[in-house]
Amino acid sequence: MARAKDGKPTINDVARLAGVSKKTVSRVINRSPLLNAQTREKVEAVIAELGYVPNPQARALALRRNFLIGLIHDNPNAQMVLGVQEGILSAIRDTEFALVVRPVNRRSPDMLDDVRTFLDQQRLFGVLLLPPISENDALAQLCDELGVTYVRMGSVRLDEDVHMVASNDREAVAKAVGYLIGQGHRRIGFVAGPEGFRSAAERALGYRDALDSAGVAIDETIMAEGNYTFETGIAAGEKLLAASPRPSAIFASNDEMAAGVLHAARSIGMSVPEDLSIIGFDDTAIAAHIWPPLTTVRWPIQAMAKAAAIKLIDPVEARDQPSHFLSDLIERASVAPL
Amino acid sequence: MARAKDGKPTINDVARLAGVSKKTVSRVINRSPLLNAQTREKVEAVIAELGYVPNPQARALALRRNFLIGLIHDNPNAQMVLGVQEGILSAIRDTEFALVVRPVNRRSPDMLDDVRTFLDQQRLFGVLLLPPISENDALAQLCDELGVTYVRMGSVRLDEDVHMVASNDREAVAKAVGYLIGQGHRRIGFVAGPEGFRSAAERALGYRDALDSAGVAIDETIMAEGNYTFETGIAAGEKLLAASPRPSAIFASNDEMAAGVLHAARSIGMSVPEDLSIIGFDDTAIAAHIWPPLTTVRWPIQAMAKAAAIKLIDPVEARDQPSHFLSDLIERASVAPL
DNA sequence: AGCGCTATGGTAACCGGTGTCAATCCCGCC
DNA sequence: GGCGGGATTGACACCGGTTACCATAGCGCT
Repeated sequence: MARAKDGKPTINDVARLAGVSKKTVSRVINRSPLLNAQTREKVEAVIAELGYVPNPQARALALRRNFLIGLIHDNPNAQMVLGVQEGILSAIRDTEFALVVRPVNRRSPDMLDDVRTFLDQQRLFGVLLLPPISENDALAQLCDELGVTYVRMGSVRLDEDVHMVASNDREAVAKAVGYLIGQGHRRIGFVAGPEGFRSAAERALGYRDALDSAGVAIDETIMAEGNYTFETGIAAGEKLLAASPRPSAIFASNDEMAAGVLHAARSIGMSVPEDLSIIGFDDTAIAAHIWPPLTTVRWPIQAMAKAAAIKLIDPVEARDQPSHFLSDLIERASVAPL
Repeated sequence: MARAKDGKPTINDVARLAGVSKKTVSRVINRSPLLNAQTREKVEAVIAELGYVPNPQARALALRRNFLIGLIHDNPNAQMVLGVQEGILSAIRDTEFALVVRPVNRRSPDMLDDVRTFLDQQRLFGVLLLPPISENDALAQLCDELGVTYVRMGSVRLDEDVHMVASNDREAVAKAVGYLIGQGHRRIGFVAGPEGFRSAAERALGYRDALDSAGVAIDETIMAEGNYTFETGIAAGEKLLAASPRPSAIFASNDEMAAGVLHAARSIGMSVPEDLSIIGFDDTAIAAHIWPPLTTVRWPIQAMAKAAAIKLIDPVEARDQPSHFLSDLIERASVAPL
């Protein structure tokens, strides 16, 4: 075997066996067009025989760029993070790119330093920022400063298109609440997401939009805030269901909280959807697996992540990638007409 | 600023400014002990001033090893995958390692080739294998062959300790079923995981162990198989609850299927836990968020992942890392005494 | 003073690729 | 037959680190 005894064959091994120079082998690898077909074939044969694969670190060094893209997130929703990972992977499959993940802690004061260290140390090709951390402008600025291209995913456009892949949460929520109104509901409670989350603010705007356009007045007694967890959903549900008159429907800003509302309703003896209609947001696993299955809003996470990854790695294809994605209302069994 | 106009400062910049050779700077970075303290301080000052960070690709090339560890998985459970990622991250935080993830498709015939390409192309330092794919011996062998160190996570020891971090599902299930027996249940149904999953087999063994040691006979009519999804859990639940006499308790091999059983019970008008006790496995988010909250078995995913990562990157610390982890029974509200 | 140590820092080669630029080959054309 | 020019190919430096090995200096010792 014509390979270094310790490991993989190198470009030199290939060159020697094929009777050409390193450079020519390099040309074959990089699909240079100015190559004699015969030479190419000969070299390719040797490559195949040896099972030669170029050393990515050496390539990265010489090219002064590597083939790693980072995913920086501090997202509590496992389903969503994994959906994003799958989306990115589908974009980089069959390329030489790989995906590096970096969960960070949003609440930590060192978060920015942490990211800076990570970026400095790894010299990534580019990074994807997931909400809620993607809403942090300082972070985007940091990437710029360090010369790392970035793409942010979010619930609303908050950067130039090249840096952004967004859903339109406001519109999606307006549609969902409009659906409740279409079912005859007028007294519709709202569970907001935590302050500081852009998605929370957008979803609240969508709620107001829908009520406004139906001519229904906002009533603060049937609005509550949670932090996207099941427990705070229960608390919010208890508050809203104690209001008088009681709402006939509740929109919760994510599925976990919707599940909490469902729980709260059940503990005071109400049936869903007979006594109360509920809509959630995100279409996470829990939505389909509770009883009754939850009507919810699904935003196309995987497609968005794929588009984001393409924007990052392929400037040509990038131009064809949309920056906006629409969400769908998934009708299940937690809503009944009034 | 004494840096290349296009980018980061290099070791040469540091050497020039500090008035020493590259080699000396390299010694400072690598904490070589044979260095004059003054020289060290001077160099460190320059490094700090310039914000110099060594180029990881160049280092990787020269050292003939890189600082990337891979996570290969095809796990349907988002919660678990993310828990593993967090665990790994806690092990590599403050090191120069980074985490590369690679979801694969277990069912694809090219799975092994896919992994081979990935490993060849990235030349990772080592990889972590998650169940169920970690149960694939061919995969472990492939890693060996390619000179990539690996650690497998699993539900039972199926490799040498250096390559393995395992929970003991058999024992954990025996404990859970024993708990049901302790509550007075004798007719206990079992929902198995899919054939081919080692975890499924182990959990089934645990079930039998518990019944055996309580002197309860196995009854195939109250055993069913699912493939770890909510839907198959429903089907299994329907089958078991149609048996006569009906079981008073059911152990499902994961939480999703337990949720399915719960669903099935409810659709025929049974209350949980009054009419039926249910125990699940994994303690995923769903377990706590359904009603009633599910009694389940929790295995320490993060701790296991952390130990696995340490085994991979630090041969010294590795020796102190356990290869076995115990699972806990998390008592919630889905079990009532008979 | 001469010797042999150890401590320290420099030089050059090398890791495995890529860019630059010049050399060579082959052809048609005058 | 000689020449211009495009198509191929190779020599060599370089990417930013590391190791191997050598040179020099400081020191205690005989």
